Amino acid sequence: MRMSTRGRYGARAMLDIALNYEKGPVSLRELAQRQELSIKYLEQLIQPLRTAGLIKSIRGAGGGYTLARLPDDINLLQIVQALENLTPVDCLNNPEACSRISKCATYDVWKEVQDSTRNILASLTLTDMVERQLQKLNEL
Amino acid sequence: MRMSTRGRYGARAMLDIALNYEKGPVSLRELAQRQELSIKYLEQLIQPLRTAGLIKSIRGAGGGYTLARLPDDINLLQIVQALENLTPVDCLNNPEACSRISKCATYDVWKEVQDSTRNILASLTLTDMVERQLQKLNEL
DNA sequence: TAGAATACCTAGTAGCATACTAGGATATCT
DNA sequence: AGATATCCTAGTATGCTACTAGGTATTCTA
Repeated sequence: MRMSTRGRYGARAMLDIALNYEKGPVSLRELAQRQELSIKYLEQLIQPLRTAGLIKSIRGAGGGYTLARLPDDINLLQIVQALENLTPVDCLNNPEACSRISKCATYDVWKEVQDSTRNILASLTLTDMVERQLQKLNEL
Repeated sequence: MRMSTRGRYGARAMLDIALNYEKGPVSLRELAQRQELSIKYLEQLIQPLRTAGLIKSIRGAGGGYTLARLPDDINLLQIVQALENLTPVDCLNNPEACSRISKCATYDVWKEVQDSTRNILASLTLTDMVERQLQKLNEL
C-alpha cells in the first residue's frame, strides 16, 4: 500500500500552481526549482494532469501552467487518480481478474478499503491544501 | 496505492485458518489447495504471520497452523502489516527521508490518508471476515 | 524404528514497474 | 531571429514482486 512519487510529486506540483494562482502561469523551470524536482520528470507528470483537465498550459516564452478550474473544484482524488493506479486490488475494477470473487470474502473487504481511501482523498480540495500550506509557513 | 499479493494472500490464508478453527491445524497443503495458491509461496507468507504472533505452528505429520489468539483479537491491520509496507510515503515514519517536512503541506495530507486507512483495516476483525464468508457461501 | 508428512530456512531468478534521463519538435513572446 | 516555453517519444538502470528450488528439522503412525 505505497504511493509512488508520481502521485506525491503531482500533488506538490498542483499545490505550487495553486499557491501562485494569482501571479499567472507557473513554468516547469520555476516549479522544478521550488519543489527541488527534475524538470524532465515533472514534464512527464504534468501531462496527465493536463489531459485530466486539472490544469491548462500556455505555450511559448512566458508560458507555463495554471489551474483549469477553481481550487475548490479540484480535489486530491482527481490529482492522484490522474497519475497512478489507485485500485488496491485488480479484481475490484476488473471482475475477470479472479474467478473466486463470488465466494471470496476478502473481496468485500478490499472494496471497503478502496472506497474509504477514495473518500478521504476526495474530501481534500486544493483550497484546503493551500490553507494548510499558508498556515504552516506562518508557524515557522 | 496498490496492495501486493502478500497482503491479499495472507488475508485469505488467515481467513481459511479461522474458518477451520474448530477442526484443528490447517496444513499448507490443504491451504494451498483450497486457496489455489502455491505451497512454496504460502510458506513464505506464513512465516511473518507466525513471528507476528497471529498464528502458531505444529510441526510434524498431522501438523499445520492454528490461530494464536481468538479471531476477535486479530484484525486486518495486523495481518497486512505483517506482510507488507503500509506506509504510503516514507517521510511519515522516517523524518530524515525528506528535508522539506517542516514546510510541506502534502505531508499532513498523506498522514491523514495513512491514519484513516489504518483505522479501516484495524476495524475489521477475523470474526467479521468469517461472518461475511459464511453469509456469502449461504447466498450461493 | 522406518518412513511419511509436515514445518522451517536460505538462496536464487524472471519479469515488471518505478523513476527517472535524453533528444528533439513545436509554439509563442520580445 | 532568438530565447523561452511546452510537447512528444524513446530509452534505461534499479529495485521490487512474485515466485521457485532444494534441503533440514521435527513429529506422528505403522
